[in-house]
Amino acid sequence: MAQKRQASDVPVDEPYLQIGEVAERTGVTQRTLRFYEERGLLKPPTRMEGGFRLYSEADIQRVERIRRLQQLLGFPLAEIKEMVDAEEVKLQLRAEYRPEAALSQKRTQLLKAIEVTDRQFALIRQKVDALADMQSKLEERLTTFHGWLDQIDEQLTAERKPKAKAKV
Amino acid sequence: MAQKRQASDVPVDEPYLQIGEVAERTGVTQRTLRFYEERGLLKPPTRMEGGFRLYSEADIQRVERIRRLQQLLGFPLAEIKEMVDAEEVKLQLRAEYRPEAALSQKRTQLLKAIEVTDRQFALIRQKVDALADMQSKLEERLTTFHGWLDQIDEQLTAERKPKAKAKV
DNA sequence: TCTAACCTTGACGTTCGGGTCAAACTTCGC
DNA sequence: GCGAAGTTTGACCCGAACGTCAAGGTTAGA
Repeated sequence: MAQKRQASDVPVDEPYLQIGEVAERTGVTQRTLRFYEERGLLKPPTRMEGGFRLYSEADIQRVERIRRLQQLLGFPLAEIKEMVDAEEVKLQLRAEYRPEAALSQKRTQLLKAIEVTDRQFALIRQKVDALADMQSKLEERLTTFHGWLDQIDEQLTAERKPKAKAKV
Repeated sequence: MAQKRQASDVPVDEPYLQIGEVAERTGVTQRTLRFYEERGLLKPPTRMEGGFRLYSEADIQRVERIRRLQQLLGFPLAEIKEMVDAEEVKLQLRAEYRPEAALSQKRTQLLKAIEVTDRQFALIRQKVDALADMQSKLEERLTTFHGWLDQIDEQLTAERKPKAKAKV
């Protein structure tokens, strides 16, 4: 049976989205998309004959990853780029996983991917730890505050109706 | 007995540090310290007769808080300012806690501090959650990778000594 | 009292992460 | 094959968060 392409058969990265669409769906501006391309965060997309950029769903996902990393980590784009590139290495590896090529070479690549991921992981764990620390401190503070509040409220009600013991 | 000031008696905020010292100890530049002052993140410090800025240990701590928030949250300085100011409200409240002033006024202040802290808390929790999510995903990926690695290693050793069963 | 080390303000420069035109070109629907 | 809507590149602009002189004033120690 010949190749009869179905919707579910279309590879995720079949490009068909124009830049406006992508901008709308990802919530970033067209300028930002071109800017990311300029900075190497997005690879140059395929083009129509006229030069219009054509993006794929994979590109959309990439943009979303970039934004999340940006917001969560607050790192400069250069570092974000490294991180997303590292992810790409994974996908790349996964894609090349089947073809019967040099095993030891794959091993090397895999090791590299692991190393990179390890670093990312450590980095994020650091942040999580530090943030969790702040969080617990804030929590503590909040309970303190509520304690004070209760205290004040007690005094206030006591002030309002001083029929019983005047002084505590 | 008259006030006989001892080292441990010196309030933490007795100013005696020049800007260079502070810069060195906090790891930020003098420019940055002046900049923070300009932006209201640091209150104008006391000065020597000649005009030299004199900082206190409390100021150093404040700078450190600012930097931590900056690195952890990646927010603009304006927001960081709000957050540190909110903390200051707490200290302020704590300081004014004893004098017998209008209780209901204190209550109001306290409520505000609680509100602010609540917002901070929610914000940080969001971040922690999102980051924890990323973290677990990365962890997952790592185990996958290690699985693949094992697989490859198996195949490699099998390749190296094909005396037993050639095909699995 | 002199000088090296330190500090002051002011002003201009820089990098990052885009925003905002402008002028020309493409695509698509009718 | 025309016009509206979408896209292209290029260029300039912007706020944030500082860096980097420059020209002078201050302090402390010998």
